[in-house]
Amino acid sequence: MTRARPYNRDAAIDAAMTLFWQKGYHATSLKDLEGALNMKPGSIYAAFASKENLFLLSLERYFTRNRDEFRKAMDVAQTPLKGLADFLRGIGAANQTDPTRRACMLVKSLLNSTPDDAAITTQISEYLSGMENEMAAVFEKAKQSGELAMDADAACLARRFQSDVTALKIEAQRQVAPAILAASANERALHIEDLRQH
Amino acid sequence: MTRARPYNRDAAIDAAMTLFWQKGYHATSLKDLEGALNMKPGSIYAAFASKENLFLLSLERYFTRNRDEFRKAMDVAQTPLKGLADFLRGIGAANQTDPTRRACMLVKSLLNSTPDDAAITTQISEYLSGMENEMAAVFEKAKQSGELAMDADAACLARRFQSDVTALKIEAQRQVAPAILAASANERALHIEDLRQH
DNA sequence: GTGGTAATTGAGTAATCACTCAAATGTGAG
DNA sequence: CTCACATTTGAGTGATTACTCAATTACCAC
Repeated sequence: MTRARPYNRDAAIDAAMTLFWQKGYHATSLKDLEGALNMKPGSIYAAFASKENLFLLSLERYFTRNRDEFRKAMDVAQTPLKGLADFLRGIGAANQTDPTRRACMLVKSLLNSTPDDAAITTQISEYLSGMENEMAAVFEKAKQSGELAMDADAACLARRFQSDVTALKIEAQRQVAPAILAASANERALHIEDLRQH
Repeated sequence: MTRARPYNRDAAIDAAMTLFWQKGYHATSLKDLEGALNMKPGSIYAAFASKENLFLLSLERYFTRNRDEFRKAMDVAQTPLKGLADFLRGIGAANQTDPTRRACMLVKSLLNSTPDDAAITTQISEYLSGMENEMAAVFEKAKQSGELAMDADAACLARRFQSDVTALKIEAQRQVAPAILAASANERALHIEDLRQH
């Protein structure tokens, strides 16, 4: 290597992720990216090969970031079910100016992708399944610890939990009143806590 | 009038709606529309003024169609809650080849719209509120008929019901196995039926 | 220094975008 | 038939799209 990269690859992917998350894949132009990454087209293509590839890298960044945050939330929780319930409440408590108060990037991208973007659709599907597995593992842990009935269907509960997260984040994007969003989150959280074995 | 329109306005809007629903606003090009409507660009602009306006007309068509179908389903139901529950089951029973087995066009469009498309976002928000009101009215009717407890919060239940519909249709778009989709729909339907006063 | 080379540059590519308008066309009234 | 005019036509508008590449730049080993 004879010349150091003047840009920070991690920061560039973060900036791309933010932009793609806000505007969507098709509505984000190379010019938008040039501005956000502070890179000229040639550099972008040298570093990321194509707009689609940069988008896939952004999706990966979004996925791992969210998965890790979810894991961290579960780690600090008193019990699995309490962790899940509070995770929902956390989404409902997001400040109105919070940039993450937006629909899930994976869902957004899934709904936006056309049959042409098969590679993207496939990848999103894998990430969504990945999150579903994370969630199912927590329900499974709740079963092992006796918090949740042994005959509960962890996979089914995980799907429902994921759809709660999705729906909440869509409500958040709709800019519903904070009190209503928090109430909606709390109602869903109570349903999780109701699963507790007495 | 001296020359009859050779095209059918209603059919053209239907075709546009289908295309916009599939591909999204930004990813649908005038060329796509020319093909689907079998109209040349000049005719499209003479008839619909702009791509954005044609999209708004498509949204309106989608909204009224879905609202009317919802009303019809409620009309033929034995009771309000049973009608709502079966409405969810109906979504879960959609055949894999069913062209309506897709995420809600309103939600898709909401998640796809950028700050530039303020007019579109505003209109979608109104339509979503309109559907919410429709649903709230059914819960209200259930209260009046004694099927639902009088202290139930119809608006809150309506929001939850709408998020069930949204989540189900997203699952449908993800092409999950028919049995799983049906089970997911049924689980949500059972929650509605559990609201019944005994 | 100085050469070697990885990396950036940014004007430029062909293709496509939403959209326009002068000309052609079809229709009903007189 | 002929005129008046609503409507369609489709090549063409300038802007923007994703992307390229010859030239330039900056760095490190020597």
